[in-house]
Amino acid sequence: MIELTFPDGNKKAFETPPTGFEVAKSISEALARESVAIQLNGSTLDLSRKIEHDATVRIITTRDPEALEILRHSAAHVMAQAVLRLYPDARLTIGPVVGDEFYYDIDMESVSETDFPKIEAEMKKITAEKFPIRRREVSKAEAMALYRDEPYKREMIEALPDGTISVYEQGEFADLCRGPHVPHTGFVKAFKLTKVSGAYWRADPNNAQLQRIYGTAFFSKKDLDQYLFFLEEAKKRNHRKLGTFLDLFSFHDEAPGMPFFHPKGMVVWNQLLEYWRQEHAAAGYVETKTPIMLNRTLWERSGHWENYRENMYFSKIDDFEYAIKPMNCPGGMLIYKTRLHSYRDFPIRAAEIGLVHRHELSGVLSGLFRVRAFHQDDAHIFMTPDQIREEILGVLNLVERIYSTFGLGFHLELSTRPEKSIGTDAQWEQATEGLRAALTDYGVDYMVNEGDGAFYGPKIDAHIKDALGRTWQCGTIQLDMSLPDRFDLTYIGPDNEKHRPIMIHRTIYGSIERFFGILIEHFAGRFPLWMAPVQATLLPINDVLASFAREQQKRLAEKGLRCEVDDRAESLNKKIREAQMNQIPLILTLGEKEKAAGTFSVRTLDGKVTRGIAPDRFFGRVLSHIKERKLDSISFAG
RNA sequence: GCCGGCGUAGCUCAGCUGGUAGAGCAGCUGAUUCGUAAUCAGCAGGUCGGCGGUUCGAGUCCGCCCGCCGGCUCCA
Repeated sequence: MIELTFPDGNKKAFETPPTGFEVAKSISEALARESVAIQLNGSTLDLSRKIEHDATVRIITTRDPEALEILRHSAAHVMAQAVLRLYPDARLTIGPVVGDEFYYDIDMESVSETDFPKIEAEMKKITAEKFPIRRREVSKAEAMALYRDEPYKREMIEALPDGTISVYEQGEFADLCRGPHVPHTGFVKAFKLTKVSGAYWRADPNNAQLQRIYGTAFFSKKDLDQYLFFLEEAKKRNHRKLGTFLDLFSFHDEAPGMPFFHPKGMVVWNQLLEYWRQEHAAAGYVETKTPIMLNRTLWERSGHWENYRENMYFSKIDDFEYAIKPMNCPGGMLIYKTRLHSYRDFPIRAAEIGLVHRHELSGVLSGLFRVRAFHQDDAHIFMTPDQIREEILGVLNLVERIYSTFGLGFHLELSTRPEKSIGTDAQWEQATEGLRAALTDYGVDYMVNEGDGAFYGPKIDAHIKDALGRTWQCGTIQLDMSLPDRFDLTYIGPDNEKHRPIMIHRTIYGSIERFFGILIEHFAGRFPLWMAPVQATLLPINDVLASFAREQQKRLAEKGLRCEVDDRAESLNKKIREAQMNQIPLILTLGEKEKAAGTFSVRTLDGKVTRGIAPDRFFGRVLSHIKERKLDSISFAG
């Protein structure tokens, strides 16, 4: 007798050990049809597994989020099977699920996207066959025999303890795999191969270069189409395309990875910084500025020469070697040391919008997201050890405050001591606990990346999610237990003795360039009124009204609005269309009525038109919307 | 850096198996003077990313270089 407990607390008894499928079927036929796997005391297993003991079970159906991962893993097997049919010499390695997609790394001749239809067609055949996917547990020796000609699989099997090895079979195909999988290949019906790239075996460039074929799969065609549609929409938001279309910035071969900002881009840039300065002044920060080129000796002292040289740019002048700064901190150290500090001065919050250059590998450059020259909204906070908790909390609150102004969500990650690190256990303990305590005070869940901290201290990173679903590290708070020592920073404590200050580096935007890029995609180019490069465009209905339009432009400009007059000899409809496409938040048409009554007729980007707005009302709404940095589309109704 | 793809007018793109470039939009000129998402006509615009090679002839084929894009971390 086997007794199973369901999530709702109900129990059910079975005479003989049932399979997951039989359990589902005992509840309803419909459930059985939708079932994908079974969760048994917390671990996910194939539906075909026999349940031998009393347990808590949960049937995983196509509607459960974890079902997609199982499906995609099975899809990876289907793809591998198809590839082996088409390329018998291919050797399989690993095929995991990552996010919304799966991939399989295969040692084979290089393939391109033009080969996808062929592979997809073969996959279709396999899914149409509805091969049962069968799990078989094998001994290590059996597995090695089975994979006689598969060097990668053998390497993997070597690393596995005997008695834990399983193989999944579908038709003529068998793959070493932990599982679980969907019951048969027919579940994999809505799939698509998405991209292909090179990847190294075990991520080691000394190993063979493999073909990594990516794909995605869903339980229904509808879900797949929706996902593909999302990808298309995300593509339209691509900041590189929008940046060109909206005339915000450009890139040139003469300076790869180093953006050129155009006048309209600079408006957005300056708004970002103006807001940033306002918040930082209010939070008790002072601002500094240090040179971008500093003598080699400084970098030797800071440790960058030793640890970061391969990412730095250099120059030799008058027989002296200089480095272009990849970080702002060493310069900040010099400012700190220009005078003696008292504990009474602490915390010192010294910010710097610093331009740094880092020689990133050519292959990783990506629009504004990954550049070689960028501005950090850096700050160095100097304090006593007992101020750590409160200062970190202060930064976290500032992070939230600033991100929320843009309507951006984020999550936090704590990174702890890596293997290669400096400092004592006690120092790391104190520093990491300080960060933990601040995170606890802040009161949100956070991820912990054990061993992922910098060699000089633990850190908290803030990650923003962009329009493509990628997350980007923007804000970072790093405790530095190295530089204060290297630069022999001191302060005079209440005991009249010299002490070593605690120092943190922190950013909120991270890289202004990257943050700008994220915002372009986040807003799909439609910036909130306060950031918009052009806030209003004035469209006179005919040439006679052109001079009136210019008078009105002056009036708006006096109120601080960024506005243009479009008095080209084009139709009104065309000008409106262009203004809409250029995401200009206030489209003002000027006709005889406006001239006579002195009112405004406004079209906003949602396409709504409000006529006859009195000037007081117009300016009142617009100016407060800007001042409050509102995110929503401005409205003149009501 | 490595693998794959791509690079034609300011932008988006066409140009079959080699026969010395084409469209739409944008721009300029002229006409039109218009009430909420493209008025009409004309004109002008290109070292086909760069260098070299094959060929009678290269945007097209080959090699090298540059740049851009997608990947190169999450272990059957």
